[in-house]
Amino acid sequence: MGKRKETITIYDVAREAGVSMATVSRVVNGNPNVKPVTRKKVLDAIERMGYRPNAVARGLASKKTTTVGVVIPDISYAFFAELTRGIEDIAKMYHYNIILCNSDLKKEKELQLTEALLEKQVDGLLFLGGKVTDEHREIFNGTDVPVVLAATRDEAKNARPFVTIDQVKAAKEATDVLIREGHERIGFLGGPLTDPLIGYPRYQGYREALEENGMSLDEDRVRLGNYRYHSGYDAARELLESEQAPTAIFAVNDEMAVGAIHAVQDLGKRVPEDVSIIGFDNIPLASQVRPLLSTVAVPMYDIGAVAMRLLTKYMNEETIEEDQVVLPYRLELRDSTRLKEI
Amino acid sequence: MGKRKETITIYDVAREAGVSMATVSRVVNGNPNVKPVTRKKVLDAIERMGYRPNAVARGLASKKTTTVGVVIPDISYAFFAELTRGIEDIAKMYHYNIILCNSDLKKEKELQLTEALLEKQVDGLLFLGGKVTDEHREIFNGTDVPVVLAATRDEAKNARPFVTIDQVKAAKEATDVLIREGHERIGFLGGPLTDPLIGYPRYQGYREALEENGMSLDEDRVRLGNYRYHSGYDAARELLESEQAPTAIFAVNDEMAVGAIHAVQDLGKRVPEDVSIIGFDNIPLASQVRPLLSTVAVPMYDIGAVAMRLLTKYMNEETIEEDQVVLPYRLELRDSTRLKEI
DNA sequence: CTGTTAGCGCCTTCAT
DNA sequence: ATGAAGGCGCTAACAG
Repeated sequence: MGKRKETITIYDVAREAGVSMATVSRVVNGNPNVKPVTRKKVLDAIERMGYRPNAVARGLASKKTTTVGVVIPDISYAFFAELTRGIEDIAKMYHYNIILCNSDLKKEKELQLTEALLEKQVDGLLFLGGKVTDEHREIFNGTDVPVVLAATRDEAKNARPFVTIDQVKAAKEATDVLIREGHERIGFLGGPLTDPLIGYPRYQGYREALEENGMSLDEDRVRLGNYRYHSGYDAARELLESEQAPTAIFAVNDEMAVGAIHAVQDLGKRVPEDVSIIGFDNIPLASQVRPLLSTVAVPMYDIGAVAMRLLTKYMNEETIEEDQVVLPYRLELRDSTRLKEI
Repeated sequence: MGKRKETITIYDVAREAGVSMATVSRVVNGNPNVKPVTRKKVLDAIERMGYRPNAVARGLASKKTTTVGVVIPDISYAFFAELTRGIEDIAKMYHYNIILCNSDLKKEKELQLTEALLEKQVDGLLFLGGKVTDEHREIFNGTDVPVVLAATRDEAKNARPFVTIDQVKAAKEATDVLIREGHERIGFLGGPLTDPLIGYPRYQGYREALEENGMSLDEDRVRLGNYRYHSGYDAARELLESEQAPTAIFAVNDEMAVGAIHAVQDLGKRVPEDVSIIGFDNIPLASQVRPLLSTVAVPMYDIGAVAMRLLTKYMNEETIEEDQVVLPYRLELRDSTRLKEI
C-alpha cells in the first residue's frame, strides 16, 4: 500500500519537454543561455510533472550544499536564541539553510558535531560560544570550509575570523556605573572563571574597574554561579546576608541579575534604593522585570547576522576587509540603578 | 595560495588499505561482515589519511540524509526555543541533524521552506505551530517524507500525526481556578481569534469555563494582543482602568500574563490580593517574576521530544501505535493566584 | 568475507 | 543555444 511516489528526475523532465537534461539543468539554475521558447517548454514540463530538484544530487555534482552548520551552546538560552535568529535571517537572505547543533559547551560534543557538519559538506560553519582549543583549531585548519566564530574569539595567531564585543571593556563600564553611584561595596555575580569567553573577561572588567578607582577587590564579595536565574538568586542572597553586605551588585548576565533583584526584594529591601543592580546582555527578561534592569545591551541579533554575513563573504570568496569584528555595545540604564547617564 | 586540500575519497582509502571500496564502505558503516584484520587495515588507512566520509554522496546513493527539517514560527520565542531543544536532543540521540527554519507563522514562508526542505531530501519533517491549510496538505501528501506536527494539529480527515496538548481544556481549567477563587469579573488577554492553534482554542476554553459556571462572557473584558509582554501590559492596563475592572485575569500565555502583573503593580495594586492572574505555557519567565506566576505548565520540551521520536518511528517504518499524541499539561499554581490547589 | 559493477540525480565542460 | 558524456563519492546488490 502507499504507492511510493516514483521520484521524477531532471531526465524525465527533459524527455517530457523534448530537450536534453543539460537544458533542463540550465533553466532550473537560471542560466541565461536558453532560448525563451525552450525555457517555457521546460518550465511547463516541470510544472506539469511536479518536478522537484534534488539538492543532494546537486550538492554532489556542484560541491555546494547551500547549507551552513551552526554549533551553539544551547538554543534554549535567550541569548543564543536571539543570536540564532540573526544568523537564520541572513542565511535565508543569501539562500542558505542552517543545520543547528547544541553543544552544551562540551568540548567533545563541539568537536564531534563539527566533524559531523563537515561530513555533511556544509559550505560554511558558525561556531558559537565555546572555547577554541588546539583540537578545534586542528579541525578548522584541516578543512577548506570557512569557519567564523560568533560571540567568542580565538586569541591564537592565525586565528579564525570572529564577531563579538569587547567583554572586558563592557564589564568595566558596567562596574563603573556602580562606582560612580558612590558605592564602596560592590558585589560580583559571575560565572566560572575558567570560562574564557564570559566568566573570566567579565570578571576581569569588574576587577579593572575597581582597581582603576583605587578600590580593592574583596574576594568575599565575589560569588560564582552558572549564569542561571537561581544561581544568581542564591548567590545574591548569600552576599546580602553577609556582614558588610554590598550596596550594589554587578551580575555578568541578566538572568543572574534578575535573580539578584528578587533576592534583594525577598529580603525586604529595595532596588535600587537599597541595592543597585546591573546586568549584562539585555535579553527580553531585562525589560520584563520590576524594576526594569539596567544592563549592558549586547547586540545579540547583530552578532549572529554579522557573523553570517561575514561567512557568506568567505563562501563567495569575496574580499574581506575586516575579519575580526568587534561590535559596539551600549549601556542601557534603566531602573535597577540610580544613575541615569554616564 | 591556500592549496586546496584535495578531497580524499573512499577509493583512496581502499587503495591505501589494499582492499576494495566496498570493504571500506562496510567498515565505515559498521557492517559486521568484515574480518577483524581487514577492518583494522582499513581503519588505519582512514586514520592515516584523515579520511572523512562525504555524507552528501552517501545521501545520494542511499537515499537517506539523516537530516530532518524543522519549520518553526520563531526560535527567539522561549516557547519554541525550548521545544526545539527537545527536538534536537532526540534527533541527536537517533543520529539525525536538524535544519531549522523560522516561518514567522507566514503561510507563504512555511510553504516555501517546506519545499526547500524537501528539495534537500530531508528524511522527515517537523512542522510547528502554524495553521495547516489545503496548500500545506497538498505538499505534505505529495511526498513520501513523513511529516509530524508539533504544538499544532490538523483536524482534517486523513490528517497528519501530531503531538500537542488539549488547549481548550487547559484554558478552561485555568479559568476555572479564577472562578473558584470567587471572582465574578474575569478578564481575558488573548491572541488573534483567527489563530486556530492558540488564540482561538484558548479563548474557547475561557468562554466555556464561564458558561459552564453560569457566568456571562462580557466582551468588554476581552482584550486581544500579539502574545508579547508589551501587548499584555497595555491590554491589562486598559482592562484595569475601565469601569467594572476585572479582579482576575487569564492571559493565554506567560509573557502577556507577566505584562499584566506589572500593569497591576504599576497601578499601585497588588497581585494576587487585588487582582489574580494566571498565565499559560510555563516558560522560564514564569518563575522569574514576583509574584511567581501561576500558569498552565505545558511540556514544551516533551512536545518536541515526543514529536521527534514519533518522526523517527515513521522514518524507520516502525509500527506506530499512537499517531496523534495529546500530552498532559499541569496547573502550576504559584503566587499570582490565591488558590493553591484545585 | 570481499570484490565488481551499476547506478543515485545532477552539473559541467566540450562539442556542435 | 543545445546536446553528449563524464564524473561527483558512495551504497547496494550480486557474484564469488
